[in-house]
Amino acid sequence: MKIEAVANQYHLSAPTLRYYERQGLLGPVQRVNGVRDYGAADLDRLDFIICVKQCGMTIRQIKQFIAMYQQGDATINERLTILQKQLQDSRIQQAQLAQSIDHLQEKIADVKALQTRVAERV
Amino acid sequence: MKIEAVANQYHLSAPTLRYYERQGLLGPVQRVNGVRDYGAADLDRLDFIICVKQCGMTIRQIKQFIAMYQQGDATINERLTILQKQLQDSRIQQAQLAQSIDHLQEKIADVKALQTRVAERV
DNA sequence: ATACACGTTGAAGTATACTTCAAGTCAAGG
DNA sequence: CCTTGACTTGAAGTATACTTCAACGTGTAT
Repeated sequence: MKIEAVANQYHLSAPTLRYYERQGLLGPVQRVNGVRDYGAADLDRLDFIICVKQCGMTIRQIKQFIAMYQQGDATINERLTILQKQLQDSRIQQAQLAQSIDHLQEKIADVKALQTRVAERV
Repeated sequence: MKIEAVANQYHLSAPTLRYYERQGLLGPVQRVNGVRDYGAADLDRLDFIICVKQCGMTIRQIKQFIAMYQQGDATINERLTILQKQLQDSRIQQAQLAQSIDHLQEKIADVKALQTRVAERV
C-alpha cells in the first residue's frame, strides 16, 4: 500500500506519515524503487499509534514506547505499566471532557433563554 | 483576588492568566496599585474559558467569541450557533476518545496475555 | 518521447499555547 | 531603612506537531 492510500485510509496526510517514520514511530517502511510500500505490520503499528495518540500520548512518548517494544520481551512489564498509566490518564481526561460538555450544555441553555427574552423584546 | 490565588484555584499559572488577558480572553482586569484584582465577573469568565477550552476551542476562537459577546445582544444568534457547533464537535471528540480507550484496553489485555506466557516460559 | 501524477529527500517554516527573562514597582516586616 | 516576596511590563524563547518547499526520481498513458 502506497503512502497516499494509507493517508486516506487513516485520515492523515502523507507528510505526517513521513514525519512519523522520521521520528521512529513507524517503519522503517519497505521501499519498492525508493517508494514506500506499507505492509500489514506497518498498518497495525499505525493503528496503535493513532489509538495511543488519541488517548493523549505525545509523539515522544510513543517513540519511547516503540523503542521499548523493539527491545523485546525484556521490556514487557514496563510497557504494560506505561499503557495502564495511559489508560488511567485517558479516563481522567474522559471524565473531565464529560464534565465540560455538561457545563457547555448548561451555558447553551442559558444563552437560549436569553435569546428568547431578547426576541420577545424586539 | 490576586493572580496567584486565582491561578491556584483554577489550576493554571499566573503567566497563563496574563497571557489570556493579553489575548483578550479575560479582562481587562481591574488593578489596585497596578496589581490585578480579579472580581466575580472575571472568575465567571475564566470558568467559561476553561470550559470551552476543554471542549476543544482554541484561544483564537475563544477570543473571537468573547469579542462577539462584548458586542451585546446583536450577536446572540451567532454565538449560540458557535456554542452548539462546539458541543457537537465535543461529542464527536468524546466518542472518539471512548473508542480509543476501548481500543487501548484491548491492547493492554493482549500485552497481559503475552506477559503471562513470557513469565511461564521463564 | 514527453508529459503528468505521484513518489522521494533534507531543510526550513508555521501554528498553537504557553513559559521564561530582564528590569522594575510596591507593601509589609525585621 | 532596606530586604523580601509578590506583583508589573514587553520581549524573547520553548515545546509540540506538523506543513511546506525546492529539487529531483519514476511509472504509466498518449
